[in-house]
Amino acid sequence: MISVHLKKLRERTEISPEQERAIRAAVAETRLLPADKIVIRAGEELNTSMLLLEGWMARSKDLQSGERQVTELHVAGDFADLHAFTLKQLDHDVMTLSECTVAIVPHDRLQDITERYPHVGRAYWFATNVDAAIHREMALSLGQRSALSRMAHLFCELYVRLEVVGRANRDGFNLPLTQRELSECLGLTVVHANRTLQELRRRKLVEFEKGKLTVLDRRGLEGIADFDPAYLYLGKRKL
Amino acid sequence: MISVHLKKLRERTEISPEQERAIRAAVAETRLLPADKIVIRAGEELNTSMLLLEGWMARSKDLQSGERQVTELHVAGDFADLHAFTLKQLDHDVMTLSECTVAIVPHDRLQDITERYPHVGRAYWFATNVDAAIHREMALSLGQRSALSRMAHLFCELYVRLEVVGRANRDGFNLPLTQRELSECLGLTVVHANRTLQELRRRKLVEFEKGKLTVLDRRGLEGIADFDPAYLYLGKRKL
DNA sequence: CGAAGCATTGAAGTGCGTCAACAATCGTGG
DNA sequence: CCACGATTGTTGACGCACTTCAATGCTTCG
Repeated sequence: MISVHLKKLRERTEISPEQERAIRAAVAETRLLPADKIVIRAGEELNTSMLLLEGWMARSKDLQSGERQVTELHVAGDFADLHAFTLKQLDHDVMTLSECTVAIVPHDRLQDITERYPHVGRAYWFATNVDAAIHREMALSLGQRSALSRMAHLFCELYVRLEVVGRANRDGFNLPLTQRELSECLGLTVVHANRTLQELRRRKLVEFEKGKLTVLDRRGLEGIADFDPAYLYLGKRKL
Repeated sequence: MISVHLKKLRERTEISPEQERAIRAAVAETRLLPADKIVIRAGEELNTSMLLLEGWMARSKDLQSGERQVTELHVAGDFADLHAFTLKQLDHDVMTLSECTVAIVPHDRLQDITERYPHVGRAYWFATNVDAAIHREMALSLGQRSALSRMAHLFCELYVRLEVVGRANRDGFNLPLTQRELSECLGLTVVHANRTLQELRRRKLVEFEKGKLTVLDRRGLEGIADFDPAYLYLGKRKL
């Protein structure tokens, strides 16, 4: 199961068999989490991180008044809270959106690995930096793109990220989000997210029902989104 | 001059004299950059990073249509593009907003330091993770806060970050931005940024002229902003 | 001194939010 | 297996925060 994580790592850099063994050995335990639970609350002290092996998770921040912003979605292969390795507590909640399988990785083992294999340390540092790049693209979306373009952009991003870990089909991918959750990712109200979705449907770009997103016209979607996957830093590199 | 950077590091963790020497020795050269220049373009190959010693810089992303979003402002003591150490090219531009003094740090020296002093490596990893936390707070602002609250929040954040490096006064701080640049940070048009600024003035919360921001009522500003500095991860910690 | 950038203002338009209602679906217990 | 309440999706009417366009004076600086 952890191979999905190695697949994601190896999309970006070489991981030797020895390093792979070390990474596999870092997992203390595998856990099944129910859907729709907050698994980490902002401010909690942490000494482990969670590797998402199956399912969907989200990071979110709330205003005092209750408005919620999802700052990142996580798919199989992602470390959901690798940044907790250095931060030790988070500035946001982490929640499950579906039932999830996660591997628990204690920080002392991560420290071991990163000191014994600096290359792996840089690969993980790199991974948190890609998260930051995803945040920046999101700031561009929230600040400058229209609701339609923003939603199209999110779909394009998820499509690519899922392809990397072999979780997308030729015609789309599973996306087990409610429209409320979708709206919280996009900084929209549910009502407007619904209307935006309808407009994407009307333009024959996507279908979305029962937790499945069907992409009817990927180029068209990417056009509306002004999508350029460069910020995802795909492809092999020296680290 | 590089002491401002050490001051920022030491706000969060211990740095030994030996580590300090290594960090100082990592600087290959110090450079003076003119104001309002793009110094790094998205996609450029990089093998050095820039430590900002004096002045203001910004990271920004543009849509094809020309709309610009500033994703982060940098002040003295910040590594403006430390993430380039692992990413090797950026997904955004980096520009000067004022005349800037920067120290150039080659990546091979950074690699040396991080391998010889894993603690310093984690401190720098931590620093890029705080950048990501700032991005997340910005996503919350752009997605959920009103223009007024968003502007107030930016001012609160900068106030705290400048205090850490001793660049703020009791009554405010220097902020050499035009209203256009300010609007690009906030995802607003110049016109509306201007009106929002006037509203903050009208409410006797801030003054802003000639590149100086005077904070008249800090608590009031923080209230409007729903500001909680936890996401800046201030205070000493083990790394 | 002129040109260019910057701050400001007014008037008018619109994308998205708010409120409210209802339909469809789902999960759960009886 | 059905009944039921709760959640989710959808629609309409209306309002408002922010945008757009356009004009004007103010700085700044070569």
